[in-house]
Amino acid sequence: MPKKKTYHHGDLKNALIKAGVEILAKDGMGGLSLRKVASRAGVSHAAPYAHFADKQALIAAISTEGFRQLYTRISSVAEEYKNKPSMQLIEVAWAYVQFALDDRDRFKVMFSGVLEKEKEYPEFVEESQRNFQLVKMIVEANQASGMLRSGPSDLVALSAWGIIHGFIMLLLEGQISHTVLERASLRELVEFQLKQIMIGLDKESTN
Amino acid sequence: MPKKKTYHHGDLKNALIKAGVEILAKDGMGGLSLRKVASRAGVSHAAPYAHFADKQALIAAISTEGFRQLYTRISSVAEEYKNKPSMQLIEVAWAYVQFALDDRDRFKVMFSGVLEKEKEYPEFVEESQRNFQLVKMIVEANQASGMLRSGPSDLVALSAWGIIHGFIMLLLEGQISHTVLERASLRELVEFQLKQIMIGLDKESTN
DNA sequence: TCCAAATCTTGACACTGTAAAGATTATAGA
DNA sequence: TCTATAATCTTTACAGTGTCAAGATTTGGA
Repeated sequence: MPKKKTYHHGDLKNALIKAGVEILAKDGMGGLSLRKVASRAGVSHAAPYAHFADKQALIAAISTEGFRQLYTRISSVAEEYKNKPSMQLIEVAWAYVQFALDDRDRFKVMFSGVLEKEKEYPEFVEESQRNFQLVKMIVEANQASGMLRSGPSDLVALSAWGIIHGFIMLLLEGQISHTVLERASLRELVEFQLKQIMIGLDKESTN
Repeated sequence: MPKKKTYHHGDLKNALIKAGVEILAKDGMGGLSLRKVASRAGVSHAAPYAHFADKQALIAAISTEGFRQLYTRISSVAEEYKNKPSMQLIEVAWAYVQFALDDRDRFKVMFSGVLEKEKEYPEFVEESQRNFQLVKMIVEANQASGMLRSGPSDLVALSAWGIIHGFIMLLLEGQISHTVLERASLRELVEFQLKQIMIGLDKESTN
């Protein structure tokens, strides 16, 4: 159904978020301007102010939307491997890495502090905490199945998330040298990272 | 010696970098404009173009300078604890965390991809790789002293750096919940993270 | 000494975020 | 159903931004 060209857009708020995500994917953070977003949504340059207080608010909405999608992907993978404890953590981590690679710039926006005063956006806070709760639950499941050491699950969740998140950040910023990347596939690198904190590391090799 | 007010500044390039760092610390990335930097350095708004091709080039210089300082701090701490293998890794990590906390916004600029085409700035590339080489050497020393598992030192270095870097990122973005932060000090959290990948983890507690 | 290169200033331009005022449409209450 | 009020969108305006070009000033080497 082709959209009718009415004065009122109908769902401008979501259209703006969508346009923002698209511009982010094409031109990166430097190319994201409110005016371009408005224009891409087929609306005048000041129209966004009916839905977002300022540019930061749009960015907050884009991030929040990203966290929702991340939650969906992670939780579905976790569910899929619920009965295969030896694979669950790695598959979840792999999904996380792929989410970052699929849409690098949005991932950066979500985690790299482009959003200055995140506490002012309750939906953002709620959605990102929901993700951490999910990680915590997955960690507890893996502790129960003996894949992860015992210990306060929120702290261990920090380790698991942190080790993968740090890896992604270094990867996205090109801080991982080519000599490393040429020797092992991304998937292998992710597995290597995770196995560092998992129980039963049997792999031994020389440096 | 108070600066003379000559037509030629004398050391404008470094003055601009310094001004940039200061503005970053005070107003964050959103407040960093070339014109403000120029003005703070006491020079007209287009003067920076005699030393930097564009804004990105200034940001690259600020980042590069940051990496130099990071190298200085990390290497001196590593040297200091050279003969105390059980503490070296933790102290180095702690220095890294403090470097990030001392100047959050510059740290973000260094690692959060504000710099779009980093490969175009060879000094930046060189300086950041020099840091990774340092981490790699520290990891090798710790493997030799039995604090870290054996394995390809660059991959283990990735783990060590990644787990701390990820932790810092989550911390800087407020993604670490208050319940976690209230229960343990930052230093304890850093130690907990590192001990996850160190040999001889004896700590066991309930979740 | 003198000229070319380096450095800095001035002026200009297109683009940005954002505010204010007005136009258009939706909606709730009579 | 009619209408007033709110929601939505456009137009206009302004200060701040990055960047370029032309000109002024200074430096250093031939």
